[in-house]
Amino acid sequence: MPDRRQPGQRAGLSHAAVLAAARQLLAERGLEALSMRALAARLGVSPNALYSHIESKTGLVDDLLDDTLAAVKAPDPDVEDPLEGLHALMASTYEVLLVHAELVPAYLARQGARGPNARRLGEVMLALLQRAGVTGPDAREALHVLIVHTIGAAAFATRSPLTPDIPSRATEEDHRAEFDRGLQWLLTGINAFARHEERLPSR
Amino acid sequence: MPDRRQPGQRAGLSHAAVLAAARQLLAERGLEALSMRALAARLGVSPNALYSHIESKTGLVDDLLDDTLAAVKAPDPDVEDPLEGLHALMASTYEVLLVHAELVPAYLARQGARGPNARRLGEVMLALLQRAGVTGPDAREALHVLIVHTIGAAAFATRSPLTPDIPSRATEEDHRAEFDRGLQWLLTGINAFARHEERLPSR
DNA sequence: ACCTGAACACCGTTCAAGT
DNA sequence: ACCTGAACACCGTTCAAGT
Repeated sequence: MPDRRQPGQRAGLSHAAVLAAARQLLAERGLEALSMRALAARLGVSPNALYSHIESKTGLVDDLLDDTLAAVKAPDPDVEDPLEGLHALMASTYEVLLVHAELVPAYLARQGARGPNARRLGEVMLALLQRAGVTGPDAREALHVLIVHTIGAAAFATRSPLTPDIPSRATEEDHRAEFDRGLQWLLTGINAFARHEERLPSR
Repeated sequence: MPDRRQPGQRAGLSHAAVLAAARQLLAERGLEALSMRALAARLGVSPNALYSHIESKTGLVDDLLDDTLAAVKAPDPDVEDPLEGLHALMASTYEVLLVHAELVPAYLARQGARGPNARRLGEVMLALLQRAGVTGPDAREALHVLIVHTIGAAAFATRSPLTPDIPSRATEEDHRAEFDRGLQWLLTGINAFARHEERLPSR
């Protein structure tokens, strides 16, 4: 996408245009290659021009992170078995993270996304946990633990450019099985404790 | 520690001296401040002099990472209840990570340490898992899931310099409780599945 | 409001040369 | 073997100025 403007003509950037170009650059050359200067070059502007549309590089990455979560399929909190719903939600998150594997190191560094999409998924998770008998402080704990497991498993499954030297014979299926297994362990444990507390309501 | 050499005199660096200075810099000013140039300045040498003693910055951080794990208290694999032993080992790892909180982002980026200390802890974990009835591929899965949970929980508990803008009312005790709870959930789930498979040996 | 040129204050790493 | 000077090829961000 070369720059076809005459000298002096406006570039006509926008927040959305910068984000789209960043995603393209990310997909083609990875997180390492996503620099303000490379992004500006791709858009045909000088590096500092980007600061008319984004606050900082960190802000840009945060927006990219939350945007990615828009693709996660959240189950209807009402109709399904809540534990199966949780499994499906986390599995969809895991899959979306793997599709955008170049972003996983950024998720780690930022400890997850924190935009509107992340908030929406968090609310669905809390609703499902409540229906599974996990309430109060336990729910927040379970939420965090499930998120940590999902992002962590995605990071393990990702040959990140930060760690090109780690040998591994594991296939994508192995990693997926490992993620599912861990998720099952967690949900089993969460459920066992929730049912135990039902019998001891005053404790 | 100012540099007290006459011009032309050798600096007398070593791998160990570079590592020690790096740890000091890290403790005083955090991971962001750990640059080759700042490290060289502290040691009174030019930046490129460091490359006579370390392979790269990544290698230096890896050595730092594994060194830190030397402080983890591994239980004797034979004497204890294996599930309690696993809990104790992961808890000790969590505590050591929090003491060196500046390193946690590096653990995330490198997906854990991979030196001799990490290997030693991994072997103890596998032995304990085996005694808890988790063997074969399940054991590797459980190992990874437990490590992901521990490093992830430590990252959540760490106000990293990478994410200074995230507000949180949670105290250190809250995070510790969350880590312990998640660990209990995991071990409960792992144990439940292991006992289930005992009854179905051919499946 | 949007963009440029120039600069500030940095990075990790390599290479030829000196002792 | 160990270290220096100089350089290469980069970073994110700010500031004054132009349209």
